[in-house]
Amino acid sequence: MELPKEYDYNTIEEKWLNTWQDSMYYFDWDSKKPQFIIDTPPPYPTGNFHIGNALNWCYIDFVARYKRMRGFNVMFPEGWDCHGLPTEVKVEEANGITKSQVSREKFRRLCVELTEKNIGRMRKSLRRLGFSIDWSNEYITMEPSYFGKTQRSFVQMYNNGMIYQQNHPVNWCPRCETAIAFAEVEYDSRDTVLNYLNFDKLKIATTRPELLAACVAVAVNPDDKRYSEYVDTEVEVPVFGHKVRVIADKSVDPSFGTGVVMICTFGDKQDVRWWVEHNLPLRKAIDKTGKMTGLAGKYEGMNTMECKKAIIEDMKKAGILYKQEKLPQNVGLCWRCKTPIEILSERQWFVRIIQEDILNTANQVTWVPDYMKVRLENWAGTMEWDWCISRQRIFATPIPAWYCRECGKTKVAKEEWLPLDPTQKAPPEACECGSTEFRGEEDVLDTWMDSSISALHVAGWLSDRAPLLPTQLRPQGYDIIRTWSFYTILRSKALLGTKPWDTILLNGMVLGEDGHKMSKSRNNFVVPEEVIKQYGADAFRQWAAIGGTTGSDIIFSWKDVVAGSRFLQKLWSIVRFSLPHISDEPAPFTPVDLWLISKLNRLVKESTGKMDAYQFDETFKAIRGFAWDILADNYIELAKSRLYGDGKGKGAARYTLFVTIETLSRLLASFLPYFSEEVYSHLNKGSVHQQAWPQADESLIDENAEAAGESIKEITAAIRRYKSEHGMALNAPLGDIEIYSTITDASDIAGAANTDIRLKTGTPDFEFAPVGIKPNMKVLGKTYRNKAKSIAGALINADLNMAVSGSVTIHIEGENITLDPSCFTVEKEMLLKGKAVDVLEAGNAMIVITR
RNA sequence: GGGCCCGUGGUCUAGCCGGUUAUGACGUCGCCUUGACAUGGCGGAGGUCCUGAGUUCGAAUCUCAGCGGGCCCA
Repeated sequence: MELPKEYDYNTIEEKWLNTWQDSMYYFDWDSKKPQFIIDTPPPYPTGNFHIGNALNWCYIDFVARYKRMRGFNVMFPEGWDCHGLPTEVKVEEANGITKSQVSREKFRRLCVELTEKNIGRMRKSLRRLGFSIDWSNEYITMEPSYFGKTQRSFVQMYNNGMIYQQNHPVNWCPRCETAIAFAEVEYDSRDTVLNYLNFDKLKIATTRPELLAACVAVAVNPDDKRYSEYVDTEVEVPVFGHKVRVIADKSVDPSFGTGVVMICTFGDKQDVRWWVEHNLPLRKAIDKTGKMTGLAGKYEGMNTMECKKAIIEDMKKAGILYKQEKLPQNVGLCWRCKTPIEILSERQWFVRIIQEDILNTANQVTWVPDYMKVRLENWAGTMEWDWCISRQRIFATPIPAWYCRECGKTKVAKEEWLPLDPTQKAPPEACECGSTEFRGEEDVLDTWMDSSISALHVAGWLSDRAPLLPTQLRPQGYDIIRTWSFYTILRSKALLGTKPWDTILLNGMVLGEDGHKMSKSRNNFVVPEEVIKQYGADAFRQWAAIGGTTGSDIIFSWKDVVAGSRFLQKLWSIVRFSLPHISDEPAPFTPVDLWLISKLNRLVKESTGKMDAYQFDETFKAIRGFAWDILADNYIELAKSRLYGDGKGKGAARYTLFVTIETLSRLLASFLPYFSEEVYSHLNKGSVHQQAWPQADESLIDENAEAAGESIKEITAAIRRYKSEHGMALNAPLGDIEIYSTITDASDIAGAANTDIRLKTGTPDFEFAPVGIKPNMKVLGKTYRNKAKSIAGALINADLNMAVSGSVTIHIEGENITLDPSCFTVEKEMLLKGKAVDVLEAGNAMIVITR
């Protein structure tokens, strides 16, 4: 049966997609094999699997398939991180409602329905990209089977003191009307105005005059002589008239503004530090919706921008504001909606952050690349407040707690009551005070509380089995080190006292073809589906493999995808040529076969090491180089005459081709699941994805065999080049070829050259004239150190005849130094003595051609 | 302001625990339809390895400074 000339990726990829069974990739909970559990990132179900996800999943799939072939019991689960604001916003848009216009239950149901629809679409993309996902270990965080675990983790951490409730300043998004964590705050530099105010007997400068009503103190530097007399006195706040203390604090910068700073509750993080340190009172001037409170007097009800404008006008008129200047400033924004955040003090739930525990645990994990660990260390080292985990939203895991309507005491659920929604269900036991009247907690949990137990969940925590922790691998982007990595390490340590994974593998960000971050506005946006439609999944996966080093950013490039599709066509041509000739029956190898087999085993050995080190680009480049240069351009050209003929060595060539192509199909299986399967199906029964990774046979890696084969390859290449340069067809016969070399079998060369070969030893009947001496600096430098340079100089000018005889003696600094032949090379030129032949050099071989 | 990564032919990139002629891809130029492949083969041109200083017999590689780009954070 002859294969079609062109590789039709579309037909073949679809064929295998419809043939493969999910059960091929199921994790076996009772297996005796070593486990390899991958804690995969649960994507947010937006409905679109973007190219950054796809890169990440390619890496995961390369590892999963490789480890499976290496005999591991691999789990490649697929999770969905469902909860959160984006879906709430989408539901509001799609239904033309706001979340408060329908019941919590109804709103939640709408969110669940949208999420289910989106997950369905994304599952299709995942399958089409050829990922070997274990669908028996899929998890969906919005389902009770998962969020019940989130709730139980909450209860466990509450009971061991890791979670507590407190009134504390938190980052607050007035648009989303919820608290957010530091990890969710973005910064942007903007221009603002610094306003200089007459402040009783002082002058102060502030960027936030609208917070005047929340002013609780005024601070100066203790070393600032200008103001020492005012320290510990009281001043009256303009416009509002309340009295505040003047305090001294080293962190006030005397050179900024007037050197006097107003402390409000709260303008920024520094205000919080001062507020705690100096035990200042709390004045709330802004409410949860970003509106001014009653404390702001006539400005009540305005939002902060309106208030700012109004109060500046009023103070200008009253002569309080006497100067304004522009100031560049970094503003904290909500990462979702980019609204400037406020700092409000509210009763919230917090997770205790024990930096030492996190850093120690992070140190037990292998980081690939290792320098990425610094990002976690820097982040952990700068955390000032605990992790605020309560959110004032709806579509999220409910906090399983109630408040007693009689005594106000908080009641946290028992694990066996879970999962539940406290706004729907009362606790099954009375409060300590005897009351059975409760108000369910309406706050919900930060989505990271769901996803930061993914490692524990996939390992079987809180199931009938003992958890298989730590898992082996966490693959993720470096952009979420401060969130997902950080929180997962924290939670694993807090809940089970262990590291969550042995290794964390970081991937870079995918950039558009112009080198910038992909964005719709830049018009450099590419979706995986588009690439697959044009070139297929295997070509796309090659881009992911070779686009860049693991951990570095990688530019999406169509030409890499095209190059990938060309490689598939090249491989296809190799297979198409080979199949009619191939045989799995061993026969005695010729030198050229042994050369290829040695190179093949070397490739297997190298690939194994590089895959173990997660160097996908290098592995793939090595395999591609072997297939294209060594196998196609050289071996096949050399073996052709044996394969087409009927002489000695035909069987060996047939068998060598079989072994090589069969091995290649297995080496390529991780990268090109569809193509490899197609090739393997022509060679053997069963799926290539259930075969073992090839084992390098060290005894077949043979320097001598490689040198002999290399020599034959170089001679043949020289003859082909000769023909090409003389405008001859490559199969055109030559008159006569003599080869002076150490090789013993020239049959393949004769076949490739289509000319009889006479093998000779020794050197041809020509004269060689030495023309120069080239110093070997590697030897000279090591031996003679600082004299090496002058020795090299003398060597170049030394007597040529002496060099030809073997050793050279030179005079340096009154000293005679004798150099052996390892210190230099004699460069020779050949004299033809007027013969009508052409002479080629190929390595150590001389080729004499009579046309 | 702090931290991290990077700077190699026109473009992207390998090498970077020091030692022949600096790797490969894309592009470009020339030649070639040979019984797997023109989505191919053979060959060529194209490089101050960001700059400067230092260490060394020897630096793309190590050290320092500077310039430039990117990312993360304050």
